[in-house]
Amino acid sequence: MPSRSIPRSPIPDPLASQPSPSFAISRLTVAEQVLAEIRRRILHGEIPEQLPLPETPFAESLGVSRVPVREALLALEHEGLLQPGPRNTLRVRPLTATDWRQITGVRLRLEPLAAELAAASPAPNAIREMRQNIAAFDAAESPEELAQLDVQFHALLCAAAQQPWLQAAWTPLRSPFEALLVRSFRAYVAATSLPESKTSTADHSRIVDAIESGNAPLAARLVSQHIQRWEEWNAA
Amino acid sequence: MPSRSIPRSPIPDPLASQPSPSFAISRLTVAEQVLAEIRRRILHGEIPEQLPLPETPFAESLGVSRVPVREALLALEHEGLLQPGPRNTLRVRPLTATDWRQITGVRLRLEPLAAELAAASPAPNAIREMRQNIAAFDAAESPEELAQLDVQFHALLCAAAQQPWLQAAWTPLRSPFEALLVRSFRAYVAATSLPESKTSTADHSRIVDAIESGNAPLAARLVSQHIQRWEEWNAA
DNA sequence: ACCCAGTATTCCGTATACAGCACTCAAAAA
DNA sequence: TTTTTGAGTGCTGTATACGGAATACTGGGT
Repeated sequence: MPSRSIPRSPIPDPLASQPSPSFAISRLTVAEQVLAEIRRRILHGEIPEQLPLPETPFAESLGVSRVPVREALLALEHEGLLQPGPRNTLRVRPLTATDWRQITGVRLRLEPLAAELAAASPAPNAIREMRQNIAAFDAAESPEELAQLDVQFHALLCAAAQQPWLQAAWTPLRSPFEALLVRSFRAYVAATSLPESKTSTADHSRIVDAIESGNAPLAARLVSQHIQRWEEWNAA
Repeated sequence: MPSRSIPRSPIPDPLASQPSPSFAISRLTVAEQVLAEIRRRILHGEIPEQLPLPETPFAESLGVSRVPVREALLALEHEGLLQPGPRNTLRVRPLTATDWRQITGVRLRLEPLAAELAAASPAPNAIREMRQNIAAFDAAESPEELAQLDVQFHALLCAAAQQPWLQAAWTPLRSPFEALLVRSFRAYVAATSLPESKTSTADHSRIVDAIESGNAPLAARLVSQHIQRWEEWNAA
């Protein structure tokens, strides 16, 4: 659900407990909040696959009407996290190792191109945002955070290329990729010590350096290698 | 709006005049019909760019409620045919030569990959459907038909690869590409004689032949050349 | 003439209402 | 026992209703 502008805040929240740091009023649509919540649950694996997701009970359990829920479910279907099931139902899309491989295959075509273009003429704040992302990744601890920031880095890379259609092509891969990445990080964090799960940081830094220096071929090559490295250890 | 299953037909249509060849009942949602109609208007250039598209008058003019219209407009935004405008409005997205170039750039990364994969293991009916498409293209006359069938060919190519995520990445380019292609075909058909505007047919046939024979590198190369050839004359 | 308050209008986001389909299950018919 | 039928239930698709926000309009003041 692409948020257009700022509607009113339709949630009373009589306490409004938080003093709202730096006065950042949320002004989020109910539909947007519902979308974020359901997406979070799916990404975190809290909803079993193949369970029908009827909008009526969902709306009741969330305390809102069916309309925003319907909108959110439709958006999640577009995102690739839900798929139509047998009897006119929506279900969580099962994601397997095959999906991982295919997503990687497409990313290997798109992201090196993004790196090239970004090196040629990066978007205004792209470099800074990517460095901030790397710092946040370094500070993150939970697998969910790590996955979210890792995906965000690659999204920033695509945004840096300043090519709306390249971004449009990459975007459908984003959420499913994040869902798979959450599982990877969980397995990795459980198996190894936390710092080791951050080898991405070095790769990411080198990529940003190459882009900043305008070395397009190097940037593309580094991105390609980075994606392939992940692919390898995920296969193991 | 991804059509899930078959709801009832909510349109009385008391006559049902057509004897419905081979008894193919339509059973399309109101929302789906609205979506198809608005999409057609946009692709045919019947809606001026930058004109706000409020759902309320739209619904009244179409004789349906706002709900299906809202759903359709949201879907069209996802498709890339609409974009958010100044005062919380949706407008037809202006598409320029720059968009054409960028879309081509992404297609050059995705479609050769699709050709490779299709040549390696094509989807069951893919070859037949592509040949049918070529025949239909040969028989088509209007620029709108030609554009629709040309885009469909490339969509079938991506589908033939049997890689959902490759298709997911390609899909966001589809409608904007078709919108641009309609203009191209109109200009081309106006400038030259109709048969000449069908040089694509030969290219398409060779691509299908290469896929059928399992020659992946050739298929990829042909697709790449085909896309670049179009790019060149469109630039002229 | 311009500016500005206050009102009217328009449209969106959300809730609620309603009809129709699809499935469930139990009782009736074979 | 197996099959059929009918009521009952749950969910969807669509329409309508309502409150709030933003814009457009109008009239009085300077």
